[in-house]
Amino acid sequence: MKLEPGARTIEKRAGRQAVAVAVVIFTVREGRLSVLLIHRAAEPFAGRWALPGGLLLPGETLDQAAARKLTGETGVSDVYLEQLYTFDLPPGCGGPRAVVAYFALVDEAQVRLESRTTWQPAWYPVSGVPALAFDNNAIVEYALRRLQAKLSYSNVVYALLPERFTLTQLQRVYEAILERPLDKRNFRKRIQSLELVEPTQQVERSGAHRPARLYRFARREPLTF
Amino acid sequence: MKLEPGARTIEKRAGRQAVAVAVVIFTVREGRLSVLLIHRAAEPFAGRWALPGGLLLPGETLDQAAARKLTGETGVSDVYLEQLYTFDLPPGCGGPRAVVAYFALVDEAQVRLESRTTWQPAWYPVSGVPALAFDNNAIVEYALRRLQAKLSYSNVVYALLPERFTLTQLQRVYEAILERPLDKRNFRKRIQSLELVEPTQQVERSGAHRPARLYRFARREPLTF
DNA sequence: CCAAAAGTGTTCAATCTACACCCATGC
DNA sequence: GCATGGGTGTAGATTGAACACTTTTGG
Repeated sequence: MKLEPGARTIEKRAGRQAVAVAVVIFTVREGRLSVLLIHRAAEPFAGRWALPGGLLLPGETLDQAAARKLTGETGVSDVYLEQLYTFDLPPGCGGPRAVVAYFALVDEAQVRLESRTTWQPAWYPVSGVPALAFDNNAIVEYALRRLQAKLSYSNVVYALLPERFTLTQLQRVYEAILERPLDKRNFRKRIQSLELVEPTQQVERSGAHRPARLYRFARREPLTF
Repeated sequence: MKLEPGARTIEKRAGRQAVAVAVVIFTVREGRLSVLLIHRAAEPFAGRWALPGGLLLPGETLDQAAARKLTGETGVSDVYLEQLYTFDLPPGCGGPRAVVAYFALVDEAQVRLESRTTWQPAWYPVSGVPALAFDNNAIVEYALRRLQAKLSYSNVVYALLPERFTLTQLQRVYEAILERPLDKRNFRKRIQSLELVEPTQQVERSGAHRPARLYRFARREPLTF
């Protein structure tokens, strides 16, 4: 974290509050589900990769703190964000007592990574995440399982796609998350029977080899069935 | 909370730690799913019912704190306990910043309620829970939905039943949690196809109108499929 | 002898899975 | 003209839901 004037004061006061948040930010890049990691410059765990996170500011709720971290790293707001689980942190160091982990879904096209001088953010495919600081690898695993499970009963993937998209693009996202290929016809049948998406009048032409119908999500808010 | 010598010291030190736990303790009593509540004698919310809970002790993990609260109220240990969700607490009062909510399943036959002079614990059917202190009603609702969902893919109900039980008893527990009657034959088919239980040689005679086979759970640890 | 709970199968509908070919376009 | 990706239907297997009668015992 960059030390601006006053930052150390906040850090010191907040240290006693003993709650931190961490966010697993997912996107689909080059057909692979990827996670945003930051490279720590400061101790503890200097030189290791870690999830974006940090202490609550005074008066802030947990959700607000997670949203702030998300926006701070990616520049996007108003995307999907869900609380995952709360983990203990090792005692000592006077650091926070627990981390409340969140996961977020963002459309890569809307992301502008902050480039900091002291620590760099970068995307890693979930299947190639390096050893992380704290117990952050466990958090990523947990987030992945939750996301996979949600595909079957929720519309959360809307947050990973642009406003309009083809069914093939949608299928690619499902395949990236589930890490296995899906049958094209069965996929389209299921999606249409769930009525998650609706066709638009527009047609994709650029780069497509055959004109493709564009769809949009019937709702762009989270649905839980 | 009763103030014993030293309690105020702990409270003051722990208040800055800013994390509390709360436990929704479920049991099945008289055919109804019920929750353990305690009657608060002290401010804030004196005279209101609330979930058992409190601050972490120094060096304690979240799970340990929840287990301590559970054992303290019911006398049982080694039962099912699972983290639910972490809620914000309203600011001000210098109290904790967040509550990590848990839910627990106990067999009523093993419970010995503590009877305190300052505050009384009591069982309430989930459908008749009064207005609780803090946002505790939301926690109970959340716990109920989670428990209902878990029935279809987990064996957690083992913690609500004695070692040996009849299939009809098992069905009564499912019905109490789902709050709807189940078809006897379909229920038995599903349970047996999941291989959650195995028959024993023993037979139930007392009170039964026809001798009934006793079953036990194939595993008495949590299984998640 | 009757009330109360235990035990036991079949049918139908809905859902899921596997699977192959033609078409329009860009190059 | 050919490589690339878009689009479409059917048959078989599995799963879930509805539904009724007989047996044994205690009182």
